[in-house]
Amino acid sequence: MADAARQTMQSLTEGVYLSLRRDLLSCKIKPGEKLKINEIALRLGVNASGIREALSRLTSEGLVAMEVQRGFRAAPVSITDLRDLTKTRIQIETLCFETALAHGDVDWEAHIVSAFHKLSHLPEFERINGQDCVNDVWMKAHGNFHQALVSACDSAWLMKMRSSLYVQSERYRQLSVPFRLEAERAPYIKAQEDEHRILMEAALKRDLATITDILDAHFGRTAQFVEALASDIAFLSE
Amino acid sequence: MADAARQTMQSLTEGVYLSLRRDLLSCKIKPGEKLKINEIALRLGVNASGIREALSRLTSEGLVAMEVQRGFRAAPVSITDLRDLTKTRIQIETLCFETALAHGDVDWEAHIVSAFHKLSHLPEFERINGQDCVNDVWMKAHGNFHQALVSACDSAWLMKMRSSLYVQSERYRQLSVPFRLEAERAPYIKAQEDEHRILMEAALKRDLATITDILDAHFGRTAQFVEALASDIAFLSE
DNA sequence: TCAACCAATAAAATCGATTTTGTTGATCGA
DNA sequence: TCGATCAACAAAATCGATTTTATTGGTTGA
Repeated sequence: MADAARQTMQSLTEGVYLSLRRDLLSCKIKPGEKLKINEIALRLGVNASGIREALSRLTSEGLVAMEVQRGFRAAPVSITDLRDLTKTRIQIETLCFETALAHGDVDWEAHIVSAFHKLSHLPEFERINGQDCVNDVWMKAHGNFHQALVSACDSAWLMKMRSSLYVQSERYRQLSVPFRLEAERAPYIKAQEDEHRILMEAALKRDLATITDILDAHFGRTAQFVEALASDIAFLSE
Repeated sequence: MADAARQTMQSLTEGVYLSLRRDLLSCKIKPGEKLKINEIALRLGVNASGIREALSRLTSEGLVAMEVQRGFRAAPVSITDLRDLTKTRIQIETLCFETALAHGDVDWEAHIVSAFHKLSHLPEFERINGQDCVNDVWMKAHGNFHQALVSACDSAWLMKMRSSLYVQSERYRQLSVPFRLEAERAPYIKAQEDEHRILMEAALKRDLATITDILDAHFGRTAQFVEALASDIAFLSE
C-alpha cells in the first residue's frame, strides 16, 4: 500500500483516505464497526498520524463517527436516517434540476444522452467468486448519469450539498446488495432502467414536474428496499 | 494553550480545531492566508500532527483549502462564491422553514420569542481598544435566533446543510466589519432589526411567503454590503 | 452476592525527530 | 540579458516511540 500510494497517489494520507472511503462506501467496513488506528496503520503499512488525519476528514463527511478519547467507528445507519436522507436528497436534487433545466444547453443534453447510453449497456450486478456484488463500473456510470442530469446547475454550493448526500445514499444502497435475491431483483432493475430513461427524456424536454415525480420513486426505491430488509441487517436500527 | 486545552477541552486537537475555526470565522486569519503547520504548532504549543488533523477537518468544512505537498491555506473568498452561497442559503433555509412551520408547536414559538428578546437587547458592535468589532455575544445570539426560527425542522440532514452554509456566510459577514463606517451603519442595523421582528412574527403566523421575502432581503444584505466593498478588500476577487 | 477497588492491558493521543518535497536565490553558460 | 542548473533552505509529510486515557477482568470486603 505504501508503495502503491507513493506511485499513484500524491501522498500516503490521501491514499489512506481514498482506501478507507471506498471500504466505507461499499460497506466492506460495516456501519458501527470500530476503526482501530493502529490496526489500520499496520494493515496499510503507514504511520498512525496519517490514519488519524484520514479518519478526521471522513468524520467531517459523515462517513465516520468520532468520540473523543474513544476513537473512531464507521458512522452508524438507521431507518430514521435513511428516510430523512432520502427526503432531503429529493429536495436538494429538485433544486439542482430547477437551475439545470434553465441553464442546460445542447452540450448538456449531449452529455446526458451519452451518460445514459453508457449506463444502459452495463449490468448492475456481477458475481465475484460466488458473491453477488454491485458492478463497480455500473456504479460509476450510474453516478455519472445522475450527475450529468444536473451538471448544468451553476451553483457550486448546491452541487456540493448534492454530492455529499449522494455519497451517503450510496452507502445505504450497498447495504442492501447482499440481501437482494436473484428472483426478486429483476422487476426492480427493470423499474430502475425505465426511470432512468424517463428522467433523461424529461430533462431534454425541461419537464420538471415529471422529474420530481420520478425522483420520488427512484430515490424512494432504495429506501424502501433497505427498510424491507431491516430485520435481516444486524447493524440497522430504527 | 496546551494547558488551557487540557483543562477545558477534551483533547488538544479539539482545542486546536476550535481555536483555528474561531480565527477563520472572524477573519483574524485572512482568506487565502498560508497556514504553516510548524508555525501554528509552535504558537499553540502542541505537536504538528494535531495541527494537521484539525486543518484536515476544517478542509472538509470548506474553511481551509489544501494542496497536496503544499500545505494549507485559509479558504479563499470571492464575489461569485458569495452570490452562490447567498442564493443557496436562501433555498435551503426556505426548505427548513417549510417543515419548521408545519411541525412547530408552542414550545417552538416560545423558543423564538425568547431568542428574539435576547437578541434585541444586545448591540451588534463593540469597540475593543479603538477597533470596531462585532460583539461576540451578539453574534451568538444572532445565530441562536435564526436557529430558533427553524428549530422545529425535523430533518437532521437539512439542518446540517443549513448549518454549514451559515458558518460560511458568517465568515463573509466578518469580512465587511472593519469597513463599515459608523455613519453608514445605522440604517443597516435598523433594517436588520426590523427584519428580525418581521421574521419572528411571520413564523408565529406560519406565513411562509413573508418569510421567503424577508430572507431574500436579510441574507442579501450582507452579500450586497460585501460586494460594495469589493475594491477595498484586498483578498476578495471576482 | 455484589459493588467498589485496583492492576494489567489495549487503545488513543501526543510528541520529537527524520525523510521527502517544494521554493528560493545564486551561479553559470549561451 | 536571459533561461537553465543546482545548492541551501523552508516547509510538508511521515515515522517510531512515549504518554495519557479507557477498558477489562480479577480480587477484596461488606
